[in-house]
Amino acid sequence: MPDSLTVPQETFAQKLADSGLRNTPQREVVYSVLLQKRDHPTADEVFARVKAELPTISLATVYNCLEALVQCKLVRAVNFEREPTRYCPNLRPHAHFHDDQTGSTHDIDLPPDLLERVQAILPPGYDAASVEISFRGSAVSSQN
Amino acid sequence: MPDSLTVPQETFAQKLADSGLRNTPQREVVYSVLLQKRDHPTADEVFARVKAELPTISLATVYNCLEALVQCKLVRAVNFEREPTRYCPNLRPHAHFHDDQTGSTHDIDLPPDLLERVQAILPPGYDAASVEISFRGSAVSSQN
DNA sequence: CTATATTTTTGGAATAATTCTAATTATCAC
DNA sequence: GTGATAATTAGAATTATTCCAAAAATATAG
Repeated sequence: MPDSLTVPQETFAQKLADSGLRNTPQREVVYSVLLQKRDHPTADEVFARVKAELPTISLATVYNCLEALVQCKLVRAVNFEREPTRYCPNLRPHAHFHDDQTGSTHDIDLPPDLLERVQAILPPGYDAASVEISFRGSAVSSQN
Repeated sequence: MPDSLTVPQETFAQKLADSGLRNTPQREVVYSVLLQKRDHPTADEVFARVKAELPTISLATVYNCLEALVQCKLVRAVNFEREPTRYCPNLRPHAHFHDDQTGSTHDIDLPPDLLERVQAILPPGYDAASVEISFRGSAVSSQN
């Protein structure tokens, strides 16, 4: 049972069920790990963190859990060039910034109208299930 | 020597030189293959097509050439979830639409102002070297 | 021109992320 | 509870990409 769910506990199982998926201890722990440290971990990093709580979990299960969470839209999968897939539990509309220097990834909130504007460039007949806006560069910011 | 260069022949070698890279027959043929059929081929597909003209070229060289072309900004590398990198010689500002049904990728031209608007969401201190806007979904369009 | 340095190409081996497989275990519906 | 379905597991397999060391090509300096 994840501690500080963005989504109420009830809804966690529900969201899975809506996609025909079951709730399992492994899926809960994987999700809670994503919520605890929102640094866009890779599957391997998630694996390492989850093992602290479930020492016998396998990497294949971590991949399965992540895929399940992506499928039921509790988590987004993020890809950058030639890098392993990273996972993000932020449900608000946002873009991603990948810092080439540090390898870290930051969420950039999208103004409410911008996503619509971007969607609007699609010609008729194009039906987008998902949109991803991603930047690569370096963040000189004081933020980390 | 590519036939219908978007960029004048002179500039092809020049663009490479600007990045400290040499012009080679292999790089020319790889580039011409990208121009001839703009279907966002993978490195493997490029390899297959280039072999028609240069039967002894190696896959490693194709990767090298593609990387060189990306580096000197004649070509863009495009990534979709869990798929091999695809290559695109379209130099105009555009987004990518990946059709999940067919696996095909389409360029979507960006209105002149939109790229700026998207760039503008970055907080101070964030310096983006590149932006990528990508859609996944299905294209019911009459177009292919 | 020729010698030397640098870059590129090549084929094969190595790596890294992800998926597959088959057996076991857990969970759901009745 | 029983049978059907789904999830987990460990390890093998696959796939894209990178690395490596040697040979070839090209540029540069004299």
